[in-house]
Amino acid sequence: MRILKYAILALITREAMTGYDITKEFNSNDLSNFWYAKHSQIYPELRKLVKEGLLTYKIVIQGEKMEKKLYSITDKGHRDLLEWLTQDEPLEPSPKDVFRLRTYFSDLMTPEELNTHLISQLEKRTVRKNNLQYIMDSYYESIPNILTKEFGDYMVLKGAIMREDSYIEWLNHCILCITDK
Amino acid sequence: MRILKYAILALITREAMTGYDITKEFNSNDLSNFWYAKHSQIYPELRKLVKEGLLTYKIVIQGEKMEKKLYSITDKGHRDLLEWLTQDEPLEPSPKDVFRLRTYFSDLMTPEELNTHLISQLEKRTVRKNNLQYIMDSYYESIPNILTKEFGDYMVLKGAIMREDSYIEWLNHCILCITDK
DNA sequence: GGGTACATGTAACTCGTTACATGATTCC
DNA sequence: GGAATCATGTAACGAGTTACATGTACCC
Repeated sequence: MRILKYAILALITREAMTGYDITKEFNSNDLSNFWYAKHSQIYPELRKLVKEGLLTYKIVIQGEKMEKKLYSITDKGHRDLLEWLTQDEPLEPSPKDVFRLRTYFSDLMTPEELNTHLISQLEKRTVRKNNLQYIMDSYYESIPNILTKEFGDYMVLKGAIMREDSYIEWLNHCILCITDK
Repeated sequence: MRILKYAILALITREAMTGYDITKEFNSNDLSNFWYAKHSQIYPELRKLVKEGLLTYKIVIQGEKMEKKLYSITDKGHRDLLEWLTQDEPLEPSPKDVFRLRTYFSDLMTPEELNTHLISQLEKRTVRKNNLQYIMDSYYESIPNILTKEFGDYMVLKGAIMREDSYIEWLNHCILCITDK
């Protein structure tokens, strides 16, 4: 399906970037909520995209002599990206989730172990949610205008917060179930 | 991390199973909400687990002469599983989500395309949610007792419904944002 | 001079999917 | 007899991680 390909093409559409810049984007607070890749995956993909005629690059000298490759998208790359972006695909399978897998097999735990398991996850999810909420509060005083980059940023951040909220709500429900009995 | 290994060990702990049975479990309505694997991944893993001494199997004849391998867990396998189950691991990275990725780059779409994109996803998510809710309503009149297999089933089903609910709520929020402007 | 960030790559490996391949059983 | 399901496997490939490997630039 080559998702990484399209993630890279879309990032480079916004502005010319190096492989290093793309790697940083994948570790940023918005993108990492739904996609990421290591540099060891990105560099080979960039090479492949150039070979396929979807990207070009020029060498830029940083400082004295350090070479970096600044990638830009080609017309062909842009067309390919737009086609992919507006495709209507079937629903993805539900995401894998190790925590839910452990929870599913909770009949193999003691009640104390199950409780600890749920409480520990609740704490971690709360920290993650608070971090996301902090970003939301600092960057967005109101909802950005549609069709701006910021509106996309806003939507996925909002989605990430709601996802964590729902996870926390679920954990609380489970904890309540086991303490009520 | 060998998650598949532990998923298989846990399933076989409940009762002796063939590779075919395990494959069916991974396509069932509860397990597939957070883990799954194809038979082409399961059979080699079973062979590996026998080699590692965590599983054993006996050949059972079905009908006239068809051989099937019925796997059971060993003591070593059981110990290994229990240790893994109660481990407290750091939070997993947020799951990858192609729909969110497309949404993030919505500034490259027209407003109509973005709207279609959101509405289409909303419809699909609603169908999925209704299916899950139907299962919930048919199987669980009340919350099962803790430490039963059914309680694990209930918790993850409840979690899956809440996850879809939250996704739907997010989509509605986004749709509202773009129609208000 | 030293530490951190910038910058780019490769190799080995694990995980997961798609496709190929085969045969028995059960039910109509 | 035919179709759906039961049952088990392998091969090739693609996706992703960890570790190895190297060198520059910038700031203190």
